[in-house]
Amino acid sequence: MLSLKKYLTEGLLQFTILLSLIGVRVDVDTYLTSQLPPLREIILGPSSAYTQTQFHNLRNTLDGYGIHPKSIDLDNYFTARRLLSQVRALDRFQVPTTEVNAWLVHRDPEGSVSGTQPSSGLTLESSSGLQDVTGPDNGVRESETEQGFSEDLEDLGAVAPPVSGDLTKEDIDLIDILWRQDIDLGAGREVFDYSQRQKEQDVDKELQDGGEQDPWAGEGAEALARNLLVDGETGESFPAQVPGGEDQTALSLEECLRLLEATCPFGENAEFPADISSITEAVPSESEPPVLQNNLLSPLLTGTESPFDLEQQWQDLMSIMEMQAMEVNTSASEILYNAPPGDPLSTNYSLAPNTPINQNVSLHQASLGGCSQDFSLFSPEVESLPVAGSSTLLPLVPSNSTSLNSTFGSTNLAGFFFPPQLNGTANDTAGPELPDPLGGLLDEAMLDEISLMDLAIEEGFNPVQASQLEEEFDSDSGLSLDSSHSPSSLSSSDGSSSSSSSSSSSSSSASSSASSSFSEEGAVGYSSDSETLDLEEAEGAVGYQPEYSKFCRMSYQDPSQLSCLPYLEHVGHNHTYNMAPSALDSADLPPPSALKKGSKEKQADFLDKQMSRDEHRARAMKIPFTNDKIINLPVEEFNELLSKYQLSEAQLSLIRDIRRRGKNKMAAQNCRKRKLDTILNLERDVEDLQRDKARLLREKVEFLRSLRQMKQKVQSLYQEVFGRLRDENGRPYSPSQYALQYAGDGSVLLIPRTMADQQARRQERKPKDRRK
DNA sequence: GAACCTTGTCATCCC
DNA sequence: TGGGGATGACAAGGT
Repeated sequence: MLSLKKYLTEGLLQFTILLSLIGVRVDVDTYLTSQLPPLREIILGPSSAYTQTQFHNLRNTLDGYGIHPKSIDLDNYFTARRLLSQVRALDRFQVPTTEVNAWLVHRDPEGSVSGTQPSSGLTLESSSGLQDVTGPDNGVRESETEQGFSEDLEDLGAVAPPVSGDLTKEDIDLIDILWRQDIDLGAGREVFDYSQRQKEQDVDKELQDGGEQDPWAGEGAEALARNLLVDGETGESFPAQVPGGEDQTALSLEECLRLLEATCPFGENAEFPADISSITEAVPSESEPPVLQNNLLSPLLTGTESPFDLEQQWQDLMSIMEMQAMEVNTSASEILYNAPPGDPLSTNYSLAPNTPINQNVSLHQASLGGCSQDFSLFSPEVESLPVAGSSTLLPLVPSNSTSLNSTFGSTNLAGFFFPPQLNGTANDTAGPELPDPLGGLLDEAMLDEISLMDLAIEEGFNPVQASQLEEEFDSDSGLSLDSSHSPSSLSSSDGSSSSSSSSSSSSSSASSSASSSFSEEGAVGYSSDSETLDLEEAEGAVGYQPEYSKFCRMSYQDPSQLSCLPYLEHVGHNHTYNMAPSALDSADLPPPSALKKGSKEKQADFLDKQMSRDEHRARAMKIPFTNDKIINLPVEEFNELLSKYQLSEAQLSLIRDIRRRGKNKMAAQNCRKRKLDTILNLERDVEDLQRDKARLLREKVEFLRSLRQMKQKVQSLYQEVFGRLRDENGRPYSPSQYALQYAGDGSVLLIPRTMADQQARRQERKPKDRRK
């Protein structure tokens, strides 16, 4: 199949060249586009990758003009749709509406980039040059452009001169052989029958005459798309497209030029004739069999470059398209964009008279939607590029462009977007690869974090858990952050709410401790509860009830409540060491529930047994007031109380010790509580921070994903645009020699790679200098 | 019986 | 200067 394809291709090409040489205008595209789609597929393969998108014609196709499903316009249609979808999908990244404008570098007749010849530099800003198809009257302008297109072509010498020559016998034989080959392949002979074609063209011309009156008539547009115009001077026919369809012609011309180029033995850097007519003259001889090369088809390749694996490229492209098709929420984007009927990707192929540029790709209004200024793509530093003074930069659409810069910087987009295998073409001496501006965002550490997060999420952890996992993994604090699950910390946490006020008012603490009575403990005071006091006084107790509170885990409430807290069961410490040894000996601790059913006497006995050492001492020293009073009375009242009684020094000393120890005890409890609260608060803060961290990580992952997707889309767009760029000879630009670069004003420049490298290096130095 | 926890106590600092 | 709060350290007792 490959050889057959090659054979047929070569035959058709030879045929085309011969016909063009003898002055018969042959539009291969006519066959390829409308009449024999299979042929095009045979030659070019069923790929839209080689379909030169009619950017300026997208308006028509996207406006809903009928497209035959088998027409290769459908291919263009899908390509255009895809491009449009890509552009629209960029709104997801909040990129403000921005235009992608392609600037062509003028290539002077010598075939070298005239970067130092301002005079030859072409700025297509002129009205006669590149049309800025931005307004709603694009259609009119395109129509006008189309009207002048054939003239422009001829001004450029792009159309083969009307050489009136007869076919030699060899040519006729060759043509006949080719016909037979095509017939064998299923192509009707009438396809190549020039007279029949003329008849068809006549019919089409009639249709076209009617259509030109109203070129935008719905049905006429489709018919017009296949119409052929007859050159007024030469009588040759060439496809007349609907408004905006001139690129079809231009591409047809390009194709012919490429074929011609392929037949000519000049290399990449060979000097090109100034115009096409001279090219045709430069063809060595009509009788010389043209040498065809196999690498005609790649839009990204020049003749001298090593051929890429086209199949691989196509698969890559398709995979990107599939991914984008999955990712782009078209409905959302349509709502967001509310796209007008005008095609945002209109391309203007209009040519300026006397302009050596014969192709002009303007991704006009290629809205990289939502490119916010803080997230715009390209650095305004590109504005410093000598656009006006340098002829190497040809603005295709310099106006009406918002900034699409900043994040990407004035970067060599070829280095940015093209994979190494694309950049590193043969004989590529362009130097080191330019840095990826997004590379810093996707550095290894970030990706590690992302992978960690992704792994954790995949493993079923939520981000908080993942963060905790990560935290615990490298935690060296030794502080268990999981203490909140322990009963002690729970109780502590409950008590922490009142801890701050506990020392100021014991009664308020007690009143607020209905649900957390346990944690109120004695830290706020020694049994200041009136009930306890009454009980003590009724029973003649001399002191406070620290042991009671201790037994109840310092609760003022009914100790039986403890039984309702199962997680406190194991905290049943019985610190009875404050009791006198005698009391301890007989101390048979009943369960807390025993207090409930116990009589008052039993309770009194029990409380007596629970007395602290100080209480026992106070009782032994016959202190006439309770320890609670000793401890909790204000200094003035305490002093009054002391003054009321005649106390010995030993008694006074004991009373002061009791007061000191009691206060210190409460202080110690409050201190410990505060410690615990501090730890709990710290733990809560850590959890909050972990939550925040997880959220930020999630957002970061999202942003990075978005960035990645955006990068891929911009890369594919770059390849699309770059692959469609042609020099004045219709040859694709070599990625190793040229690169697209976004200027500060949002336009796109095609500049030599050396210059792009220099700028990239300059760009690299800037951050380094800043760091210094 | 060791390890750990809880609580009370002391010493000290500070207000 | 004394009272008292805060806190580290220690000991005792419990688990």
